[in-house]
Order: sequence, then C-alpha cells, then structure tokens
Amino acid sequence: MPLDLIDLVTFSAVARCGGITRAAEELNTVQSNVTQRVKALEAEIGTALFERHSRGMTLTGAGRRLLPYAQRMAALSREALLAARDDGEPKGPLAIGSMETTAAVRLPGLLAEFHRRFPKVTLTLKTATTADLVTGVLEGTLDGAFVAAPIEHGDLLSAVAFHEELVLVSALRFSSLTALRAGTSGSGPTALVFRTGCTYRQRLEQLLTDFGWPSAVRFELGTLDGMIGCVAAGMGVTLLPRAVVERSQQRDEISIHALDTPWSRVDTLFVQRRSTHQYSALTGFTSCLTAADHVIAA
Amino acid sequence: MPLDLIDLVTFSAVARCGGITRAAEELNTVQSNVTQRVKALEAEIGTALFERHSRGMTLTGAGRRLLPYAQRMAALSREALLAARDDGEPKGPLAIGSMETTAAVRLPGLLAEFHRRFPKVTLTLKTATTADLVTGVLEGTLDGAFVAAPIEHGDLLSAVAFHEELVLVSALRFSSLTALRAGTSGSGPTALVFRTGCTYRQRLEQLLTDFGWPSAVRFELGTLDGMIGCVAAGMGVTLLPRAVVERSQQRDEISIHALDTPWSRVDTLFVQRRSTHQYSALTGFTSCLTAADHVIAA
DNA sequence: TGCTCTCGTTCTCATTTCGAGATGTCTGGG
DNA sequence: CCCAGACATCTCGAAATGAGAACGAGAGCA
Repeated sequence: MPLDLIDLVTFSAVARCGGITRAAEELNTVQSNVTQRVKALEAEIGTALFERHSRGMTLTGAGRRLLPYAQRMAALSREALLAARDDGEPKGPLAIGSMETTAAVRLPGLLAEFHRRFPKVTLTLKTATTADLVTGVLEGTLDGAFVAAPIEHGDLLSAVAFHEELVLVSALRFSSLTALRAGTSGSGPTALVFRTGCTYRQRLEQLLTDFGWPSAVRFELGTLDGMIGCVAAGMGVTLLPRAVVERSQQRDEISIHALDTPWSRVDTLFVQRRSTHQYSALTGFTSCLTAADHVIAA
Repeated sequence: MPLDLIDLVTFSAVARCGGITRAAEELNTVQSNVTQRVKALEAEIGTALFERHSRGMTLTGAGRRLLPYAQRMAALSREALLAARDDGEPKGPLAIGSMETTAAVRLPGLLAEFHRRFPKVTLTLKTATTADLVTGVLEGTLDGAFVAAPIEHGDLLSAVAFHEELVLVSALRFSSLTALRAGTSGSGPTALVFRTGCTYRQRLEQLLTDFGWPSAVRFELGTLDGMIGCVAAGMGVTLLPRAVVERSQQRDEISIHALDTPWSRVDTLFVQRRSTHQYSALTGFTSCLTAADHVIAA
C-alpha cells in the first residue's frame, strides 16, 4: 500500500537526468526496467508524472509535486539506515566534501588526525564547487562539506572551520600590484578561474571589475596545480587563499599580492544537514574540527 | 538498495503492538509474513531490531533509533501520494477528527456546508479524545482535528475554531449550584466523565476539587447521550459545553449551572500537520471553517 | 523523401520474492 | 506433564522483478 521507495528513487533519477536512458545508466540497470518502474509509479498514483517528448521526459505538475517527497524519503532512508546501525561508536562510511583549495592545505593534517582517532570510519573525500557541495549535503550524498561563506539555509547547520585570506597571484616578474596594473594591457590580464559555482571565482570577477578590467579574458581550469602552473608561466592571474599559494611547490615562481579590500577575508564553513539523529562518525569528525589548532589557522 | 517501506511499516506495527501475532492481525496478514519482513529488515540493517522473549518482542536500541524514521517515512509516503494526486481541486479522501461534543453541535452544519461546496471530497469523521486526536494528526492518520485548547507542538498548525462555555449539568431538581452543594453528601456527587484523555474531564476533576469534593465518585461513559441521560436520571453531574446541553433532547430534564471561574471558557482548536504541501481538500475545509458564522459561535 | 540516430515502449523469459498455510520449537503456567 | 501462546521455519503457487531483444515514434539531415 505505501509507495515503493525503489520506484521513487528511480523517478528522482529520471527527473534529474531528464530521460530514462540516462537514468538507467546512473542506476546501473537497463532502460526497460526504468520504464517499468516509472509506469508502475504512475499507475499507483493514477496520474502521469512525465510528459514524453522525443528528446526525453519532463515533469508534469504531479511530478513536480511528487519530486520533493521522493528526495526527502530517499534521504530519510539513508539516514534511517545509519541511525539504526549507529551504536555511538564512530565507524562506517563518512562522505565529506570540500573545495579544492581547502582540501589542498587544510585537510591533510585534519584527516590524518581523524583517522588516527577513529580508524573504523571509512572516509571518502569529494572535491567540488561550493554550489555543488551544498546540493550534495542537502540531497544526502554528502554527510558534510567545507564550503565558502556565506551559506544560509534552514536545513543546514554551519560552523566556521577556517579563516582564509585571498591573495592575487601573478607571474614572478610583477613585483607589486601597481607593477601588475602597469604591466598589463588596457583590457586587463587573463583571469584563471575554476568552473562556475566556485565562490573564489566570483570574488575574482568582482576584483577585476573594481580594477577597471571588467572584460578581462577568462581561462577555465580544473585543478589547483594547473592553475598555479599557468600563473607561473605568465598566462594570467588568479585569486587563491594565501595558505594555498604559500605552500605551493611553485612558490618561488610566482608573486603574491595582498589585497586591502574587506572581502579578501573569507570564512570556510563546515556545513551539515539538520537531522534528528546524531551520526557518530560525523560527530567524531566535527569534534576533530573543533580541536583547537586546526580551526584557527590563519 | 533503499529500505523497503513495506518492511518499515511492518516494523512499526510490530513495535506498536509489541508482538508479531498482534501486528499480523492489524496488517491483515499472517504471522509468518510479518516474521519474514522483520527478519529481512534486520538482515538489511545488520542488527537485531527486537529482543525476542516469550511474551512478545521489545525494541532494541537500534530499533528505537529506527522507529521514528519508519513513522516519518510512512507519513511522508501518504502525503506524497496526496500531493501528487492533488491538482488543486478539493477531492478525494479527507479524514477529520473531533471531540464528541464538538461533533454533536458544531459540525453538522459545517459538514453540510462543506459537502455542498466540495462534493467530490469523501469526508470521514472520527470522534475521540483530544489526546488521541493529536496523536492521529501527528501520525498522519487524520488530516486535521478539532481538539480542546491548549495544544502546543512544533509540528502542528492550530487555529481557534469555536469558543465554548463549560457548564455544570445536574438533575432537574437542583435548581442552582447552591442547591446542588447543599443537596449532596459530604463526599460530593458522582461525576460522569468521558474516558481518559478528554480535556473536559480534567476540568471537571479540577472543579470538584475546588468545590471540596476531591474524592467524588467517577463514573465513566462513552457517549454524550448516555451521559446526559444519566444526569437526567439523577446519577450525578457532568461538565459540558453550554451549546451541547442546550440543544440536547433532554434539555427539559436537567439543570444547567453557569460557572464563574475563568477556565469555564475553553477554545476548540482546529489542528493540522505542518507540511510542505497544501492538500486542497484540507484547504477547502479550513476555508469553510473561517467562513464567519461558524467560527464565532458562542 | 528516405535514412539514421535517439529514445521510450512492449514483449518474453528466467529468477527472485512474496504471501498464505502448515508445521516446528521454545517458554511459562496449570 | 501437557497445554497455550508466541515466534521461527518450511513449502508451494502466484506475482513481481530485472535483463535482453524487438518494436515504434520523432527529429535531424542529405
């Protein structure tokens, strides 16, 4: 009599992927089964959930109303499993997300400490943009994540984990900000940025606008090392936390320029879902976080 | 991969009933199936959820942690079904609960009006005590209920539906409160009360204590008519809303005594679950409620 | 117009799961 | 010592599930 959770999860996947074929791949099954599950769900509910058109499926009104329930129930199911298995001792899987920059300089020590204290926890780390991480935490695919402030969401708990100072990074030959401004053409330097969704990217855009380089060229990169390497090679400038740049292997090949705007200071938050149950592994992780020396790293 | 909702519902039933045999009856199935579902769930989770002893089953720690999730997911499933089917036009089932007294005098007109405006809604009415009604609303078996104030609960929305004046009802021969006090023995009259959980009953207890009849005999009845009949027959006194008594068929055979304590005034609230989706049938019902003349019935 | 690619649906079939009833086992009480 | 209550186990037929193959409809293109 109750709705089948497998059907609901399938339905969510189809809604997210926009088509049965793609959803089938994601779910590691064949199309026909996905079709079946969706049809079963539609039969149970008595209404069409998707409009079929030649390029995939889009949600109907009923589908849109159902989707948030499907997602919440799937999240609850995961949480229920953890809660039931959790006897108070941190163990089992723990999925943490992080911005690339935080992962590079803040987490190695923290993760080592965590593993020392709670060896039974299998921690997986996923790096992504702040926007994707927040989505992941809300959807339940991540237990917690390090993201750039500010984040405001009723379903999220957040705490400041680190303070970062953003600095402008350029090739070594620009010894100061003024040298940089003088040494670049009117349209400004090339800006090396992460993919959309990265908060630091937005700050860099803002900075370039303030400098009078609103139309500066963007060059999109995926990795931190790649970015610093390109800067060292003189391809352009970028904006990164000071701690990241100073510990870079290519420290000697680049110039660091402090900024005196107030927003060069940015907090890294640790966010987690508000939920009824305290997941021990996650509690253990946050207890490592608040263990002094990590938190107040400048 | 996700937990099976049928298993969770079965699990909830076993937890509530305290045994597989009773749960099987409630679920309209046989014991063996319930055993299977519970074992399947325990296998999936990897922990025992019940302690088996000769007189039934009791929850283990893991079971206690799981139970609230199981209940919430079951409630979400019901709500999801309604939300998906609900296209904005009030129709389908609507389960309303009410105190017996409210049902007797306040609801007949309201329900008639509601049915006239929204004939496609199949309304079912259940009368019970305030305590049971609140539980029903929280569990999702009722969409809304008329209960006695005060109710404070974070998951409930409430609005004043009616104002009631509680009056003491006695046999006809006691023409006034003083006559009643004089005409009864030192230990006080027999108090005719509803079953435990009824708010009016608590008020009556309070009243008798104030009158100096703390040990007055209680006589428990199930129906309103039965209660008034017994009062008319001189078996004792009771406390009821004035509107109920005045419209009683046995109005001429009883005496009504107004009370001048402040708590003789009591509000009847309409409570419903806070939920993401606005269920049209319920919205239609509350719109009838707020349609003036019903609300401010003295 | 005809070809082809993409995508969803339908059909079939082996496998698994489920539900009902009957039977087995354990415990406590008369 | 046997019985009653309660849960576990076994078996069997029905139903659901998942994988694969074939089918059909529409879009883009020559």
